[in-house]
Amino acid sequence: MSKQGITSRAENYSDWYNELVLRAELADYAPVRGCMIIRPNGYAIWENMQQGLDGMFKDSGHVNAYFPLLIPESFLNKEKEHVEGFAPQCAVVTHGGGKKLEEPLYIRPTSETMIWNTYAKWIQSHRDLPLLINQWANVVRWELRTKLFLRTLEFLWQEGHTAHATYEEAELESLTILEIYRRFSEEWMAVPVITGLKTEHEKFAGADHTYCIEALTQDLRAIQAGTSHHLGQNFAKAFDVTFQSTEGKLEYVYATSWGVSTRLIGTLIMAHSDDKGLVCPPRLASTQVVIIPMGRDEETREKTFGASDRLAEELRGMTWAGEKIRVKVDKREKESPGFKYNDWELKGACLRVELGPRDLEANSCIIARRDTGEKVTVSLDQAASTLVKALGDMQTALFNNAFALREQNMFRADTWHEFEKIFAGEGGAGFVLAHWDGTTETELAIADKTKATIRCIPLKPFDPADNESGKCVLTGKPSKQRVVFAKAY
RNA sequence: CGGGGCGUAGCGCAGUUUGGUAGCGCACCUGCUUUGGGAGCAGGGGGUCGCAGGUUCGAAUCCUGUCGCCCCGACCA
Repeated sequence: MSKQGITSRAENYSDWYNELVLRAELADYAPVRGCMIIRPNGYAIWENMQQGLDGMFKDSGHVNAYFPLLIPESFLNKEKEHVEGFAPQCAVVTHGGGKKLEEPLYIRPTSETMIWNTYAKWIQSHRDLPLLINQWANVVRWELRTKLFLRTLEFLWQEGHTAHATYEEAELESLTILEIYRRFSEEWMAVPVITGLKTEHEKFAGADHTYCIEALTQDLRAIQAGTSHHLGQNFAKAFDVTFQSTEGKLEYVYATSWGVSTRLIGTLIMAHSDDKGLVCPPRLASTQVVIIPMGRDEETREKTFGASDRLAEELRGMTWAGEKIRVKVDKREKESPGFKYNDWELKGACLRVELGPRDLEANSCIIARRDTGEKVTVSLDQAASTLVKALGDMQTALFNNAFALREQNMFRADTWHEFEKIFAGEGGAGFVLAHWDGTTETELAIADKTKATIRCIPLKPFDPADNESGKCVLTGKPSKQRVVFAKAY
């Protein structure tokens, strides 16, 4: 389970990452010129993520829509901080129909500008508010260096864009979404996250403030898994989005935007996977149960195949976590059982059922769990119910293990000596809670000395004492509360 | 844009120092035997050695140029 198996071969964190990615590639993903080919099994995981998130968005009143990929340069130029943040990393279309365009078109790095230009026309009255829209789309950001899953030139994501009558309502919205992201990470991905506020330096370009969820990978680095921004009236003013209030006054709307991307797949892999390949929490796995029938001759195969199909049908008629169970019977005849075991372990099937003539004679089968490798023999009558229970057990176990790893790697540092010592090594070192004087200058100085950055100012203290004031770990100046430091991906 | 490395079969690589018939593993095709943790044996197909010049009787190998990719920084998170 832990990174130990993998690091037994890997000399440093980069090797560890590459080992994991190599296995992911073999199974489902391939890097191509800074972008990513997602094969069907890998895409199924993304679809399951979409389904989970979409359900939560809709439960809280959001709807889906779609806006164009190409953004006129003039749109982008309307918000100063935003254009400064994003323009340098945009791909730009300069020609169309064989001619040079009068105005270049930017491939969206995010859709704020396109959407707010549209919202300006849609919003007239307080009755048009709140406007709660989400978009599933691809975006392009021309990063100088890419890393599969974590920073690809093109990635898939969802971006929500909402408009509200008041600051407080927008604030509530951004926190509602943050809570959805937290729940999704913990309940679906089995990845515990810290919720918090980004520092001024780390916040989104053009936002009033940014909330985030931060996860920990098995090599003890932090990974920003999702962000929710309160945009204040910045975009409303830039795009002239006003509404007439109940008092008849013309006012600017308050806005939020929020998103998670295919980076979640990377987070998932780095949180759970092992030497054998993908370990996927059951709620997101494309194959929850794989049945492997065995038999050396036609007659035996007929029997084991038949029993496998019956078990599969029984499972397909059952539900777990509110969904039909995703089950496959691997009937490939040229592959040996051993090959199939390894193949499905690589692909992240949660549970494996071995069904051969010996089992059939005893009216039983063997169930193996992907995360622990544990095998149990159960009677065929009880197989389905045992499997369903095992899905729940595995989902819980993955979360508990990830949670335990984070607890073991959550430290408090009160002196610069302690702080520096924790981050002295090459790789990740977990989360460190320390006091900070609140200035960007100190934040950058710490990053420069240790490579550790402020991941967030946590919304909830891990310990009541964390909210007590103290002295900045570097400068000794006063600090209101501890913030979370880590080396990040 | 700096610093390092690599381009040889679908994939992963050896061969380059010291020039002399293009190799290995995996994958693929055929046949037989196999199937409870990545099957075995036998036979077979597949390469303008990134590209362009040059040196030489002869270049994957030496020289010059060029293109591309990867890793480490800077950007971004």
